[in-house]
Amino acid sequence: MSFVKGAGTLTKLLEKAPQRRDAILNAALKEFTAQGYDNASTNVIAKEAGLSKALMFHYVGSKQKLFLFVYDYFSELLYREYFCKMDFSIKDIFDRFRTSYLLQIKLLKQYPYLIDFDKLSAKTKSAEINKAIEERAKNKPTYQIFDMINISKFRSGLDIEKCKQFILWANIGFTHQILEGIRDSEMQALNYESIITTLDDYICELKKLFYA
Amino acid sequence: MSFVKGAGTLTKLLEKAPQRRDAILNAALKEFTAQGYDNASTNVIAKEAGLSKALMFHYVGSKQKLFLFVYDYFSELLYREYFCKMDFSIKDIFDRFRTSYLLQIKLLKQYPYLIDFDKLSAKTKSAEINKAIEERAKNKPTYQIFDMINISKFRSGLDIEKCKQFILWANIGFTHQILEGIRDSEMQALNYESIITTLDDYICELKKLFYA
Amino acid sequence: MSFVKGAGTLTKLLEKAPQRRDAILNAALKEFTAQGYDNASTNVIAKEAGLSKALMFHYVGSKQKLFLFVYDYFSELLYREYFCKMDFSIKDIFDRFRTSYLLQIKLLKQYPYLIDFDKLSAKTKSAEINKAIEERAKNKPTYQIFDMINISKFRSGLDIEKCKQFILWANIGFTHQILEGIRDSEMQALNYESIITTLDDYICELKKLFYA
Amino acid sequence: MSFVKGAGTLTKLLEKAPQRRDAILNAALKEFTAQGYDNASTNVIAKEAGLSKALMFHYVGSKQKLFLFVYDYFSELLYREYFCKMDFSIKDIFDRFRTSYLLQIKLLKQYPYLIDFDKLSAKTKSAEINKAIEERAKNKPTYQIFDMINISKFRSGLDIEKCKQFILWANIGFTHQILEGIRDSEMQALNYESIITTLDDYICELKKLFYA
DNA sequence: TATGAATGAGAGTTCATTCAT
DNA sequence: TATGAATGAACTCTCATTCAT
Repeated sequence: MSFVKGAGTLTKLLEKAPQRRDAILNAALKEFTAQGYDNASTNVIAKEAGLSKALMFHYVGSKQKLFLFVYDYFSELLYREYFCKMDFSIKDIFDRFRTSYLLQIKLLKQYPYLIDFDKLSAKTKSAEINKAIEERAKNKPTYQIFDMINISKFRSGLDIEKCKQFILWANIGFTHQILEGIRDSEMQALNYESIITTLDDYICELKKLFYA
Repeated sequence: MSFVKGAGTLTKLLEKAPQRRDAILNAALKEFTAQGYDNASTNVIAKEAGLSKALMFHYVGSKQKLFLFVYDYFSELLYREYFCKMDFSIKDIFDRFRTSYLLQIKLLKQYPYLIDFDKLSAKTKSAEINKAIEERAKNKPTYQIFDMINISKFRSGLDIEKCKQFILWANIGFTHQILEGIRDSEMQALNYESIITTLDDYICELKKLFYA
Repeated sequence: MSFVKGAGTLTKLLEKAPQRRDAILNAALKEFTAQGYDNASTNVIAKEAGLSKALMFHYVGSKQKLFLFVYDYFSELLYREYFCKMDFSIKDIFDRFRTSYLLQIKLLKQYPYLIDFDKLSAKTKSAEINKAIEERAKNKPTYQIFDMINISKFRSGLDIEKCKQFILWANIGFTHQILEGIRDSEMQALNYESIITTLDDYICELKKLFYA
Repeated sequence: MSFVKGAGTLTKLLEKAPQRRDAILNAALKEFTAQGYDNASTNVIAKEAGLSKALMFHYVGSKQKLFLFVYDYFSELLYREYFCKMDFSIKDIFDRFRTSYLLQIKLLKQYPYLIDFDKLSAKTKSAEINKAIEERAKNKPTYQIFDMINISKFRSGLDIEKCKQFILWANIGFTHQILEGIRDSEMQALNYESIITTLDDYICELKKLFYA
């Protein structure tokens, strides 16, 4: 039972041509995240995916359906490959974040534009899209990265909730720092080892800050 | 001597009608931040500013020039009203951030859409715009918020540079939290006092974290 | 010897699958009468007929050929089942019209969309279609409903030719009145008996008008 | 107080260029009556009217608005120039029909495609158009051609209501006969006098039929 | 026989921009 | 200064039709 609804209808058309499906999905994800729904060009997507505009419309029906298809497909992918694979038996919040990063980096190797998945949720000019995205947002599983963590390690006197905020913000900041590095190297061979080394340095420092 | 270049040519046309200039600037800032350069409609801007499209083009020359004009105008405004007014005699980093927030909030009262100024730096379909924005980014004064701060208050054993990162990321996170609140309340009467109260709470907690 | 030309070539492909042929014919008649040639969608026809578009094109060659095929097929059907079955031994013009109506109603039970057959003759954007339809119109057998009727019953002093016109126009008017009734009841169970009753009332009145 | 609603908004845009407005109206009426709403091409209308598609859309907003504009404009014209000018002091039904014909012919000289005005009421694929047309149909004044006519002239024993039907159907038939003549002569100089002569012949015959 | 894949042309529509006044 | 008129190019999307299998 997935938390994603309605993604199945279009996949059938393409399930016998996964190569093509991936080409469309990647091209669409790239264009939609980069330009936003309104400004995204179906022309560009079709060209990048390597098929005619008409054939793409035969597959995906409409720009709107394509958008929601992309949204749902990667939403489900994130659910399967990220949310489900997270190991919540790890109770140390910083170790848990480390695991999270490893999973993310693995995904980004395959779907580089997935990094901007959340940009798909930006408001658009289409009321229907906005409504559909809002609907999906309701049914999304809440991000449980802080669930059941071991807070006994934290220094006494700290406001745990605010600490969680700071840790989350540090996490977001670090992610963006990585992305900048990726963009500077223009998607060329990412040095994953160096990223992990830097990550571990940051984690070490965070532990000094928050733990007794 | 301004760090902003090329903003002067268009202003001449409009310097005798500051009211109209502001109408155009505000309308353009609103549209450009909301829709992005590519998707922004000059029709909408002209209508919102209350003049004919043709006259607007007479003033601003082209969509591209208007965009860069808007970018430069508010860039300079931020320089004058924010960067220049920062009090760097305050050596406590958290107090300095507090001052920064107060200045920002004051600006947002007058130019609500200024809140999204950084969205003007998003990549566009126009290579020229992208290049011009990159150019300006190079010449921007570096954010000196950490210059000459008093690090003696920090707990011993901490890596100061990493701490600065964490503090900056917390700052960014807090800003985004404010913006979300603003968007939820749909620009209705912002409760500045409650924002400042929350800010002070966060600052208090940060001091506990970083200071001895 | 049929008065219909060119209908034979396509039938060969389909004569071994009359079921499928009828499905195509009915679907096409429905779509062409409802939407007109230009606006009719081969997609819709193929879907309604239950075969793939490509296979339908294999059978019918082109939209144009399909249209003329449909036109000729039902033209011939009308010839066989209507024109040929008219009883011209009936010399009373009004009784003859009555017979005509009974035949028509019988046909409409089987081919409901045949009611709009004449809509196929509407001008289209295709010059070729227009020409072909005009050609067929020329070769159509003239409507002999007035041939050899008994005019001795008519009141003296009447211009018989003009009377024929009036009777024909009344006939046409009555037909349209029936069709409106059909459309209002949305093709639901037609009350044929009440139609015939009304018809007989009109015929009675017409006899009073024209006969001595 | 007109029975036509909402026709005023677009006229304002064009009231200072009546020549152009008429060009658009005539081109649109021609295309819409000839091809129907769905199949009508805005390209063709703009070309026929002698302006660019973009400018036409600037004027008329959308195909839908243009259609309803055309509908309302000519609906009102018919009201003003036909319904209002009918002389209902004429109590003889056939003389009244004669007057009706004279008015119609006068209109057709100026707006030749007005002859097919009722084709605008045909069902379209657009639910909105269908609804709008139905709405307008409700508010249309009923055709009062039989109101207060002198029935004392009719032969005794006739069913007056059925007679009215026959007279109306004869009228409709005669109109279509005229139209066929017009189409055969391809809009070239219509011989109005001969039409009126024929009309008078028919009227004379009808009087013989219905009157004592 | 049967079909999904594939496409160029054209649909309605909006765009930034220029011109005449 | 100020504007309505005007347009070509681009947009999303549908169409009838062909091709490979």
